[in-house]
Amino acid sequence: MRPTVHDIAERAGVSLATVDRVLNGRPNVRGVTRARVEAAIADLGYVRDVAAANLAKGRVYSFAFILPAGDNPFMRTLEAEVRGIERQVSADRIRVGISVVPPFDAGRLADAIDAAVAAGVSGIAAVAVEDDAVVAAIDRAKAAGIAFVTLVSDIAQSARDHFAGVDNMAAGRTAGSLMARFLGDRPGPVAVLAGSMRLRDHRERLEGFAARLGAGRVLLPVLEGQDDPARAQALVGDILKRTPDLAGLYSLGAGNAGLVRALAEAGGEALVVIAHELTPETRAGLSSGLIAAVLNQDAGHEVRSAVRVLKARADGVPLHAAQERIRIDIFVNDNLPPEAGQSGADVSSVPE
Amino acid sequence: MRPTVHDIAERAGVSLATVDRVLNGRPNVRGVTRARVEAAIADLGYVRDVAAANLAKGRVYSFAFILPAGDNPFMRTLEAEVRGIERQVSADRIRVGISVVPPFDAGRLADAIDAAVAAGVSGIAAVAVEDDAVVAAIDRAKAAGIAFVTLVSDIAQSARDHFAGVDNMAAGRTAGSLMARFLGDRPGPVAVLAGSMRLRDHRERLEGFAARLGAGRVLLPVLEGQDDPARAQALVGDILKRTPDLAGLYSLGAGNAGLVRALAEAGGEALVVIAHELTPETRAGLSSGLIAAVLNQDAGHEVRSAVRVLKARADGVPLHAAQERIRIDIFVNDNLPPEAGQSGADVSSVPE
DNA sequence: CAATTTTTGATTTACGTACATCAAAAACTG
DNA sequence: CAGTTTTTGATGTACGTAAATCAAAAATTG
Repeated sequence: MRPTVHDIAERAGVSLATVDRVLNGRPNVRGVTRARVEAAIADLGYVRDVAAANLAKGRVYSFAFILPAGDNPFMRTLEAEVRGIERQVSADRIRVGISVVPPFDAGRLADAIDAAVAAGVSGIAAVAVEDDAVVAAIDRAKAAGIAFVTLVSDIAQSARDHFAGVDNMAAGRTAGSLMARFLGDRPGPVAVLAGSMRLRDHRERLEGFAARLGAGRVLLPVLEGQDDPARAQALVGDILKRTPDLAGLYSLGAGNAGLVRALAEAGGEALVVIAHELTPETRAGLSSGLIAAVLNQDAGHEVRSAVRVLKARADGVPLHAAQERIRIDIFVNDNLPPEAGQSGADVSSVPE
Repeated sequence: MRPTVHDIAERAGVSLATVDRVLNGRPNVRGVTRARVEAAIADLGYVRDVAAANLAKGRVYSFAFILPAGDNPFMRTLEAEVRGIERQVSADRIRVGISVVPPFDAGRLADAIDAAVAAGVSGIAAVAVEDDAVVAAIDRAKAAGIAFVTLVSDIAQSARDHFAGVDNMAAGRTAGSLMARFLGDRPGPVAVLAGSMRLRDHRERLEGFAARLGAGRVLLPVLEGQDDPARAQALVGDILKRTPDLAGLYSLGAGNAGLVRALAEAGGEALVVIAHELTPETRAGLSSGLIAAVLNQDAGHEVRSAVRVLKARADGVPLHAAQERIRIDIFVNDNLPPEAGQSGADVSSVPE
């Protein structure tokens, strides 16, 4: 069926050894011969059998995922997805390691990247923090021939191969136009709860949101909750008290456990709330009607996409860009995916 | 690293040949011996190296996709995705064939299934038509040990292994609650444009929609456009003329090219329109503001999921149910994925 | 217990590729 | 043209599994 190295050798009129030299870029092949072999490869449409090659090489892909510590539920979901994917891809000779570093600590992140490089991994995926030290570490990794994917949060000016995450400006715009549609003609100002305006993701979401909210709508000064549930609860409780005619609230960061508690206490019915990331807390908010919509980036997709891209880079194989695009999911109470069971419980085994 | 058949043989104190007999269910192994080998397998946590096994077997998976003909854009997208996935999985020794049968023709569909079985494929994915002949054909395929996945449209009472598609009742509910939120207090009745009430998918979507629309809202009698753009255009144009106070319109089937034309002609601003499936037509409707939201099932996900499930079944390997769930996507003008280029143009090649 | 059947072991080949070794041939030196 | 270097061929082993063969050992039968 598919052509093999033997077919190439025959077609090019050379030995197997020479084909091997050409295929694997080994020295001591004349230009003419190399051209003949390459022509045969092109003619026959040969593609290397990666499975057989890996078997022969005894190759084991080793990928490092570097994630921030802390109680941000989304990050913990991400970590769970990374752990979950490990068994799934072990069949493909892929090993996935995780290192957890303090959040927003560029120095420690850069160190973790360097450590992974030193450990000899063939690919790294990391939740990036915008910082020169991190950019330098990424560039060092790339210079060492290691594939690099930024996860969730990007640094476009670095040498990373790929970004596995969403367009946060578009996410903000989506939230803004949904908010505008949900509010309709209803009067009243809109509040925004963010983690910190020093985070690029949060700034971008806010910018997109404001652009789509509509000129006639008053946008209150941004509340910064540091992604901390307790602070978020205090801030939201306070603004609800002080702004009786508040029409909408956009929570573009984390700490939504506090948001939901504050909403439940206030018992405001008419308030339109839009939040980010589908977590147990926001899911509960959707179910109880306290939250109108949740924008989400699928952590599982991001992790799987990162692994696919890292593997493709390591194999030197092209990848389907379209499949690797991470979508901005909109969830309302009626299109919620079923709650994920405990890891391992969601495997259906085969009867026969 | 990972244990091999040699390790099992050593651990169980038997020869390689006996391990092979146990692993592949060959005869002539005493119960005691078989138990010893199985204990060793369990102890060591051995899992067969599928890549190596397939290499040795020279196995080629052959899957058949059976799709309806016609100009339904979603089905054509589905076909394009199937063709697109072919190269992608050829590296995994998977070959994917497509047969196109007349739409809604149960007899021809059943014949196509039987033909695929006769051709010796190891798995079949088909857009099912609810019919006893089809159920019987699926059951024959399963009896022949062939994996079967229903695609987009399910027949739950058949012996199929899996359904790769969305929960249409939930999709209808989602459309209903979005419609209710978008309309707010605005008065006026809501119309529904369906393909045919004989289709289960369409009935389910309507049922879910009506359930979430709210008691105070008048739902006009369903318009049946037979998924035909010309008919849809006529029906929508007519109802817009006859119902000046129409507040909302839910298009739950195909033929949306006609819907968009009728909307553009009428130029109604306030009308809230929700449609299904992201096609060039509905995308244009979103961009121009004629359509407020589009519910979508990702054809690419469905095809890839079907292939994964078929392969897992053929390998006798468990699969991650959570990953195979097809989501109900909500698209508004701001979270539209970039338009897919021509097939083949969306591959980014690797520099090195 | 001899004859027969079943079970087990030992060994080999194959899949498609990677990689190493050694000899032979060809191409360059001076 | 002898000597040197480069290029090429021939061959073997390995990866982890499948599958086949034949002999040896064990169990079962009458």
